[in-house]
Amino acid sequence: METIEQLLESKGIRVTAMRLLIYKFLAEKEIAVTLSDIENAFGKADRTTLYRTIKTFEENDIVHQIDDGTGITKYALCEQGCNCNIKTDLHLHFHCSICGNTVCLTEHKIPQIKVPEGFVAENVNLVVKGICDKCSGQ
Amino acid sequence: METIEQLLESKGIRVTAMRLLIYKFLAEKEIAVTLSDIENAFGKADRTTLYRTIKTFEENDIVHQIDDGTGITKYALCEQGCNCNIKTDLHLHFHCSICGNTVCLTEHKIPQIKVPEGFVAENVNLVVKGICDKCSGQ
DNA sequence: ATTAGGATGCAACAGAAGTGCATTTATTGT
DNA sequence: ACAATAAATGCACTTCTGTTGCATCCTAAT
Ligand SMILES: [Mn+2]
Ligand SMILES: [Mn+2]
Ligand SMILES: [Zn+2]
Ligand SMILES: [Zn+2]
Repeated sequence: METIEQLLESKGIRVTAMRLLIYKFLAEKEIAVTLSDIENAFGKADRTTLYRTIKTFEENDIVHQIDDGTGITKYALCEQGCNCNIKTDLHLHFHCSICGNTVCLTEHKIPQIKVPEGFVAENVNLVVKGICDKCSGQ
Repeated sequence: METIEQLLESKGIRVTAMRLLIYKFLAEKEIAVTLSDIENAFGKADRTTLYRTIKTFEENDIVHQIDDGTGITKYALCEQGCNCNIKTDLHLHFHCSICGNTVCLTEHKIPQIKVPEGFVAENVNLVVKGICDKCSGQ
């Protein structure tokens, strides 16, 4: 089992207290979080630091950004061994209209999408909206 | 052929000069537009009016909102007879990373997406990013 | 220990989205 | 035609997210 320190070092990122805390916060959450969520969890830390930490994580494929249609960017930890590769790592996301939570459905890869002649597909964002398992009473 | 006036009236919306102009503007564009785009096209009109006009159109299935991942909401006219129905009217959108344009691919309906047990799918947002036909040199 | 580069904190800004209220315009009833 | 009513528009202002510049602090390498 790789420690967080080892993960950060393997990506060439310095290990800092703030980064460890934010990583752990993300790891505990089962849902995608906004910058505000992190901000609320770390009241004494500066917004900018949290923002740049997330950006650093994102650039190094530690977290991926999720655009669930709420207009607010969310983030979630990548899976072990994820390289954010389009072919292998792209999965769908589910946004619940009741609780507002957005979750990664990492087991559900995005199907092949056909685009018209002349168009070149490089990336796909697929978000399903509806009612999540917790809110559907099941 | 239904006139714009007839369309608006059939939806129970009052026909105003502003609404006709905005509708025509949307009809001329082949791409999804932002509120700023409309604002720039109608310099003398107030932002709020444009905003509320688009919202009115949206509530009455005259335009649909598009979240292409740029963080800025875009809008496009619905097809003739569109009721924004999930089964029949949901289509995919393409966002070009070169020209920044987003287009409706109304012929490309969204495939059936499987979600885990307990989840209820009500809506799907599918955006393909890449290079559009005009920018791919084809 | 010194030094250089990265990390953090503070301030400020831009843009999008949204709301409240006053005013204008259109519709309806008399 | 006129008054009453309701909707549409315009103006001001606010909130929230995302972003950048710069100063300071910390850490790691030499
Ligand atoms: Mn995910
Ligand atoms: Mn569309
Ligand atoms: Zn839910
Ligand atoms: Zn293009």
